[in-house]
Amino acid sequence: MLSLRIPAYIHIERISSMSKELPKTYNPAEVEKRTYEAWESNGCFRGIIDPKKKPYSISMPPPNVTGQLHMGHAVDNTMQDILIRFKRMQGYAALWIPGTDHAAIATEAKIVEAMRQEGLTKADLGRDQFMERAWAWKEKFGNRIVQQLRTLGSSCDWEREHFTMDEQCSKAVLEVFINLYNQKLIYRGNRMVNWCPKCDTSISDAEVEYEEKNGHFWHILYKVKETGEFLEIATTRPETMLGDTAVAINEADPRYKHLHGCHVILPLLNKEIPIVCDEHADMEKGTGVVKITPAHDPNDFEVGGRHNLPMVRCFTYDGHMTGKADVAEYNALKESNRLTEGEPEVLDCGKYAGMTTDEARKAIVADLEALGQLKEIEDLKHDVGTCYRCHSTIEPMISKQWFVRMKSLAEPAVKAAEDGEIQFVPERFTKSYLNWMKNTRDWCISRQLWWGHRIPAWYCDDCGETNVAKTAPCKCAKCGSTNLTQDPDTLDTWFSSALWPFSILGWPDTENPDYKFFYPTSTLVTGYDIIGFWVSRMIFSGLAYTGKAPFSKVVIHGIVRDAQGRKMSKSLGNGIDPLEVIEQYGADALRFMLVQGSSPGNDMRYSEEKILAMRNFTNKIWNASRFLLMNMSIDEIRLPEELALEDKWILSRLNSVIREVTYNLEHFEMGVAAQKIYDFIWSSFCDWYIELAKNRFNGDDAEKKQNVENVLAYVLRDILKLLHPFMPFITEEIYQALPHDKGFLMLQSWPEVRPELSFPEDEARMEKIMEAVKAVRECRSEHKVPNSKKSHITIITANPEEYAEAGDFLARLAGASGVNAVSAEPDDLSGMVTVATADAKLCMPLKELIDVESERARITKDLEKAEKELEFVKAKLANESFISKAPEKVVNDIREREAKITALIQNLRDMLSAL
RNA sequence: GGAGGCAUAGCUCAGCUGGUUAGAGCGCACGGUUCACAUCCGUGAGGUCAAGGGUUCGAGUCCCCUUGUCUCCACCA
Repeated sequence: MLSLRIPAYIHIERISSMSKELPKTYNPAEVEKRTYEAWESNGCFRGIIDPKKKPYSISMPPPNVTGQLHMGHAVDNTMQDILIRFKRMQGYAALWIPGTDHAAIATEAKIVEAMRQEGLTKADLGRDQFMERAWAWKEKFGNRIVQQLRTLGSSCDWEREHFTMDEQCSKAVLEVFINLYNQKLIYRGNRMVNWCPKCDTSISDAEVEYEEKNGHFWHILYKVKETGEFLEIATTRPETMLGDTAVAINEADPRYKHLHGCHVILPLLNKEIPIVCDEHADMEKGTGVVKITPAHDPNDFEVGGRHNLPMVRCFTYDGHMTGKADVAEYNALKESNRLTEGEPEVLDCGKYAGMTTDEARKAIVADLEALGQLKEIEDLKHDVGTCYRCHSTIEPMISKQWFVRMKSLAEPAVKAAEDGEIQFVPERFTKSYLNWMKNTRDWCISRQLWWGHRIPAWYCDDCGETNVAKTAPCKCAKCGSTNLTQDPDTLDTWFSSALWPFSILGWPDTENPDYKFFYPTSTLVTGYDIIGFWVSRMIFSGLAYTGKAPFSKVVIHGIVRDAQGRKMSKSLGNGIDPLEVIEQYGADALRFMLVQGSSPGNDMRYSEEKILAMRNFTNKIWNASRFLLMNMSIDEIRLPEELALEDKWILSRLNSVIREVTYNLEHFEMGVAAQKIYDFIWSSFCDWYIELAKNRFNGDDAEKKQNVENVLAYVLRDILKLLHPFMPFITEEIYQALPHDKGFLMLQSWPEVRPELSFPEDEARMEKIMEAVKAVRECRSEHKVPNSKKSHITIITANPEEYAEAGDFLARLAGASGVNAVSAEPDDLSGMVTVATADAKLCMPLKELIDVESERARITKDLEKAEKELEFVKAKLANESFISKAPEKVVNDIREREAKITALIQNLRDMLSAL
C-alpha cells in the first residue's frame, strides 16, 4: 500500500464534501470512514512527547483478542475518547494507548471448540502445534476488534498498540514473577482452589460466580460406633461423603455432649472416622452435625487443618471419581519421594470409580437408600459456585498451584485509596474497592492452560528442586542435574493485565522515554464489574513494582442494559450490536446517546427511541450548518466591531456554555456537559439566534450581512469545538467546510471564556424581548390565530427604548406587521387584545379573533399563579433570618423577583379589566 | 449476614459543591409545509421529587428512619 506522507492540507482540502448540493439529511457512514482515515493517515492520534506540555495519558482496558465489539466496549471507549480529545484540545500532550488481552480461558476454550469440530483434542496436537494454532487464531481475530474500535472514532495511538502476550508485555510479566518469587511473595503449594472440570483448570476466587440452582438436601444417617445410635447429617453433595474424614459437632451442643471422643462408621465404605468438636458446626443449622471432607470443601479444609485430619481426595480433576489408577499414580509419587507437603491421599472409590460426579451422586444416594441410611430428601434452592466462563459447577479441590501472597501487597493499595492518591469517580466505588482489597486472600495465579505466559519454573527430575529463572536454566541450582522439566502451567490472564498501564509504556525499562514522560497514567475508565478483577490488581501491582499508583483517577461507568432494563446477554439474545447501530445511525449518534442523560457509575438503557433522538440531533446540526454555509460568503472569521443585541446575547450565552462545559468535563460529568451543549445548539443557537439572524443574513444590507455571517460562523465554530469530543465525525466534517485555519478540528484548541464577550445587561434586555415574543405566540396559538393573519403590536412599557429591536423580532417570530413601543397607555383599547410580561404589555387589534371567556380564564389562571408566587416571595422577604443569613445575591434576586411579579400582576389585572 | 445503587411528568432518565417558578427526550393535545431541517417549527396539558422525621433562613439535593426495587461481596453441612 502506498504510504506517501502527503502534506496535511492536501488531505484536508478533500476531507469535507459539504456543499450546496448535499442531501437534506446527514449520511454518517460515508463521512465517518473517510474522516477516520484522514485523521489516522495524518498522524492525528499520535501521542507526542513534548516537555513543554503537560502529559495526559490513558491506557485502554484491553478488549479480549477474540472478542466482538459490544455495548460495554462502546461506552468504555466513548468515554475515554471524550476525555482524550478534550485534553488534547486543551493543549495536553495526550496519549491513549490501545491494545488487546490474550484472555487465556476464553480464547483457549474457543480454540479447543474449533478443534473439536475437526475431531482434534489438545492432546492430539501437542503443546507446540496447539500454540501455533492459537497464534494464528489471534492474528485472525485480533485485528477484528481493533478495526471495530476504529468505527467508534477512538482516537488512540495505534502505532503504540500492544498485546498482553507481545514481547514487551511478556518481559514485564517475567520480571514481576521472578521478583515476587525472590521476595517470597509468590509461592507454590497445595491449597484449596476452585476447580472448573470443564475448562480443566483452577480459577481464582474472583472468577467464581454464584448462581441460584434447585438442589436437594440429602439427610444421611451415620452410625456411631460406640453407642450404636444414628446421627443425621444433611448434605447438598452426597458424593463427597467418600472423602469424609470426620464429622463435626459443636462442643457446646447439649444434644451431643455424650459423643465427644466417639467415632462414626462412614456408610458404604464402612470406615471409622472420628467425631470432632469444632466451631464450624453450627448448632442452629440442621441437626448441628456436619460431615467433614477436607479435600473437597473450603471450610472443611480449615476444620481438617485445625484437627489434623487426613485429607482424602475422591474426585479426579476432570470431574470423575478416583479409582485404582489414580491411587497408583499417588503411590508412585510417594515412593519416589516427590509428594509435596499438603498433598491429599487418593481414594479408590471402588464401584464408583470412573463415574462422573453426577453419576456417582445418583448411585451413592440409591445405595444409601437401599441400606436404609437415607432419611429424607429435601428440596432446596441454593447458590452454587460456577465458572464465570463456562458456567459449569465449580468443584473445590486441593491442588498444587502458584499463589501470590497478598497481605503485604494489599496494604499500600488500601492506603493509596484511603489517602486519596487514587480517587474513584463517583467516590462511592472507593468503598467496594477497599472492601475487595481488604478481604482479598492469596491469589491463585496458575492455570492449567496452554494459551498464556508460561510459568518460568523448572523442576529438577532428580532432586525435586524448583528453579525459577527468566530463561531455561541448563542445570539444577541445587544438585546440578540437567534433567529439568518446565512447569506446564500458565499464568492467570489478569496477571499480565495487572501490569498493563506500565508494561505498555516500556516498564521494566524505566529509562524508556514513554515511561518517563507518560507514567503514571492520568485516568482509568472502566466498568464497575471489573474493579476486583482488574482495577485493584493494577493498583497494587503499580505500587509494588513502579512505586507509583498507575493512575490517579478511576472513572467508573455502569453497564448498558436493554430497553427493558435487562442485562444484555448471549443466552437472552437481547444484545444490541453497536456496529449495526453505527452503520445505521452513525457513531456520533451512538456516542452521544451513551453519555447524554446518563450519570456517572449508573447503568443505562439502550433504546431505539434514544438513538433516534440523537440521530435527529446530528441532522439538526447538519441542516443548520448547511443553511449557514449555503448563504455564507466570508472566507475568514472575524467578529465585527458593531455587535447587534442578539449577537451580544448569543456570544454571552456561548461564554457561559464554554465555562460550564469545561468545568463539567474536568469533573468527568460528561452527561451534564452533553446536555448543555445539546440545549445550547438546538434551543439557543438554532431556534433563537439563527431565526433572529435571518433578518440580516437574508437581507440586502451587505455590511450587516457580513457582520452576522461572522457572528454565526464564530459561534458555530466554537459549538463544533465543544461538541467535537462527543461527536467527532460530524463536527470535523462541518468544520472543514467553514472558513478555518488549515488543520483538523480535532487538533484545534479548546474554546476559552472571553470576558470581553460577556454582556449581562444586553442578555437581560434580550430576554425581555424574548418574553414578549413568547407571550404573543402563546396568545395567538391559544386562540388559533392563523399564521397568515399578521397584526400590528403596540408595546407599552416604562422603557420603550429597550424594545428598539423588538419590531424585527416580533415580525419574524410572532406575526407582527408593525410594532411601536410607547410609555403611555393608548386611550383607545377597544378591539385590542393584550398580553403581558413582567416588563411590558403588548396590544394587538385581534379582539374579534379571540374568545373573550377563554381569554379571561387564561389570564385568571396566570394571575392566580403569580399571586401565589408573590405570597411566597413576600413571606421570604418578611423573614428576618433569611435577610440576615442568606447571601446578599440570593436576597437581591428575591427582591428583584418580587418587583417583577408585582409588575406582572398589575399588568394581568389591567388586562382583565380591559377585556 | 455485610455494603451500595435506584425510587423525580404517562414512559426513559438528567438535576454538579443546598439558593428564583424542578428540566430533557419520547409520548399526548392543538396549530403550522414562511425557500436549513416534518429526522422540523410554535403552543399547551402533565410532577405534594416513594412515606415519615431531622438539620437549615432555605432541602429533589445533607442526616436519620420506613417501604419497594436492583446490584455487589460473604455464607449456605
